[in-house]
Amino acid sequence: MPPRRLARTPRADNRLREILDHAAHLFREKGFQATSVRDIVRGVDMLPGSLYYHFAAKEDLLAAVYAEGVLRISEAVKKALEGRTDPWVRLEAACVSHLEALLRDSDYAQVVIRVRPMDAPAVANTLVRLRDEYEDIFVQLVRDLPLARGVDRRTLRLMLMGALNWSQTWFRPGRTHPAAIARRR
Amino acid sequence: MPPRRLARTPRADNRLREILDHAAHLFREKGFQATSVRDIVRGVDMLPGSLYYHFAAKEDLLAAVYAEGVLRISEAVKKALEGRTDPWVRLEAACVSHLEALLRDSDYAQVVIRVRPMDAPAVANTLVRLRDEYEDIFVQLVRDLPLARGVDRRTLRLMLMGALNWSQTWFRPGRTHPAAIARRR
DNA sequence: AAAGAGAACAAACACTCGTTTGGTTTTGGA
DNA sequence: TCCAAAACCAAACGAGTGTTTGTTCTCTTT
Repeated sequence: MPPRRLARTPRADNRLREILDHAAHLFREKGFQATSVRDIVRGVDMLPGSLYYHFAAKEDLLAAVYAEGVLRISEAVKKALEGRTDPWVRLEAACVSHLEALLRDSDYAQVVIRVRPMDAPAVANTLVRLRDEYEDIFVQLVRDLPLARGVDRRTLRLMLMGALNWSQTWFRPGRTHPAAIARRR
Repeated sequence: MPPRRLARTPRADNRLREILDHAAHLFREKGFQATSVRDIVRGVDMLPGSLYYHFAAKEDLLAAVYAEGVLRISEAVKKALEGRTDPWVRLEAACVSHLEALLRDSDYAQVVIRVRPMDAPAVANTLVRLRDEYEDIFVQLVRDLPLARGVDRRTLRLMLMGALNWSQTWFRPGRTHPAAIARRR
């Protein structure tokens, strides 16, 4: 979110996109707090102060990256769901898609999982809302599951997402992953 | 690890224990990077420089907390295993114990799960070694499981620990938890 | 009681952090 | 062509960072 609304269309040579891309890369690699403003602008050949033309604060830059991450991973999962009707097949497709976004495709998506909202107190509420928005997809998937009585669907969902998201801590490229989730439950 | 070996027994009024306790509390609450040396010493009414009598660097303090965390959670889990022989019962007991340490008992144990080794590059190898030492308990528990052919035990273990460890991100006191894991698998 | 080592103080060091301010260049629209 | 707005530069700000150094106090041991 830029400090102010523009009075006319943005210029074609602005480097906002580059900033977002590079920030996303660093945030997912080192985390939010460990990434300095100077780290970010160094990658796009810019001066530290210039970042504040695009964002009022470093935390607002994170919010922008976070929002785009939610957008990307949501679309990927929703696309994987198209045409499928069986509840279990749908859940599995979502998990595979989630994992692929998390481990391969997008720096943006990885930021959503890696960065804790409380790392940026000023925008923490925004980040939580964004994440909830994404997780609602899984809330619905689990709701549609035909389960035995007494199974807590909330806990099931949290455990499942934990199993998936934790992979970020140990995954290194060079192994198969979509297949690994297929045999679960 | 103190900067040097002592020539005789430590004094009874030294505040090393307080430093460790308070550091553990802050590390688990805000993370390693977000906790400053001044934050730590403020809680024990000490001056910043005094910390360097006990530790050569901030990262070494983390290593000490981390080591004690591994010790505590290892002992808790091993104690829960005593007397049990059935592989599935043993695994479940370990999970419950792990969760309790993670969600209730110990700031130290929570640091082990929360702090990423790469947050402290100088001692990253030490931290990884310590964590592996603990996770080896689960490696053995999963090895002893009677599983169908084709099940990747490594992946199973990682997913299971992910499901457990991720709870740290969403858990807030006031719910039942040991019961929640019991019906898994 | 005296000596010596443990433990902390007091005060600074060089550096990095996120951010602000005022000015300059470049571009798109009339 | 001209000018206002977009986009960035240049240079600093104050606060906070981990750490070092020399000194002082106090407990333990003999």
